[in-house]
Amino acid sequence: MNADTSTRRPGGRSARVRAAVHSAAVALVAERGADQVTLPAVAERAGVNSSTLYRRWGTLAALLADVAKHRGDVDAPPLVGDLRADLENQAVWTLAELSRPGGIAFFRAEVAPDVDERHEGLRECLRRVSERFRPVLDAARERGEEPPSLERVLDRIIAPLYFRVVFSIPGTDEAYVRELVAGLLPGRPA
Amino acid sequence: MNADTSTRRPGGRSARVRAAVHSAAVALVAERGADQVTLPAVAERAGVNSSTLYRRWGTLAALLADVAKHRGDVDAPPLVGDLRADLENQAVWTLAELSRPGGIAFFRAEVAPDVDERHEGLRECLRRVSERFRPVLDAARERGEEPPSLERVLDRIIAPLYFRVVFSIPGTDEAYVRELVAGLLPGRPA
DNA sequence: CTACTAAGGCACAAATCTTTGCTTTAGAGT
DNA sequence: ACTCTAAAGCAAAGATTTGTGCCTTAGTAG
Repeated sequence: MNADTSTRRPGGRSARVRAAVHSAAVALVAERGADQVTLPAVAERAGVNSSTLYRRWGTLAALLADVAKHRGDVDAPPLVGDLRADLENQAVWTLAELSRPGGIAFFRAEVAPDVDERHEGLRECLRRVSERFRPVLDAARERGEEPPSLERVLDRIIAPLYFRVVFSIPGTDEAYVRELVAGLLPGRPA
Repeated sequence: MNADTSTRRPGGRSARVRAAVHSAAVALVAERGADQVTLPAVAERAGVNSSTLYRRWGTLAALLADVAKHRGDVDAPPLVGDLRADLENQAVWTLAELSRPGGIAFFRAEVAPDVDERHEGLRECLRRVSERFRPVLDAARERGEEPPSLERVLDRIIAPLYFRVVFSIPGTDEAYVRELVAGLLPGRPA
């Protein structure tokens, strides 16, 4: 559909509107939950005419997906060259990302788009998570270590975090992330 | 809100309407995804007047929660008295349940209800999953074994299944469930 | 500075979704 | 059978959400 809503006229109004809409969307999702948010509501909060939202994004799902796509990837922790530390860092960052108000909502947003695009959204979302961990594992392999497979990282780290955040299970914090990583790298002591 | 929509007049029409609505909801969620379903749509599919749905359930979220609440718990596999086998059975059943068309949608439905009730819905949903595994672990403990904690089962079995179903990761099948269980019960060979 | 044009605002139409008062249907009790 | 009444149907009003044509604004290029 819209290839990239951010490029066309990066200079001025367009970008401002975009920013206003994005932060309005984030705010509303955070305080009401994604299910209670509508495009007109976002438009009003952003001080923008709702026809703009319909024209630029078309649907709430598309807007949320756009927000999700452009929110991550900042503040992502750098690799330090130690498998355990890198796994912990990325996992902690991921946890923080998920825990942000509306975090899971946006995580899900890319999953939600209408049936035809769904598969695409799923893949994209999973891909983005994967791409955060793949370099860690690759780097370790370069150093001659034998890191766990990406699948294993998904099962043992990401999945539990995702699950626990979705269900608001208490005690899901940085220390817990370390436990998860430790469980995955049993041999090597901290 | 509505204590139990099933009791009042279990005899006849009420129950038929209920059944028709439930199966219409299941069908629609399965074929369009929960986000594309509305109460009027369910009403039409069920051959029921939409005002009935508004009066009995009020919102789509409430309806889906009701459906979710009354769908599971049948066909649940019995305990056979072997930790590994019981874990596998329950996990396989859970996987099947999640994989059903719209399975995750209903899983999520109990999570979705409006903000105030949300915490309640979360707890309920998690509780129901937990209650399926707790007896397995308790039974094992009775026999003098030392089963993993429920938390551990959630992290190592349920979470990966949930995650993999949500993201349609291929190869998430019965054999995979066995691997997960095996990873959790390392000492004891099959 | 001026012309060009993408993008936003406005207003109105159409489609949906929600709600509500009143009527009708059909279980349940006697 | 007859009555009582919970629950369903009907219909119309209200509220929201979507979709569109036309005009205005303000980056951008020359």
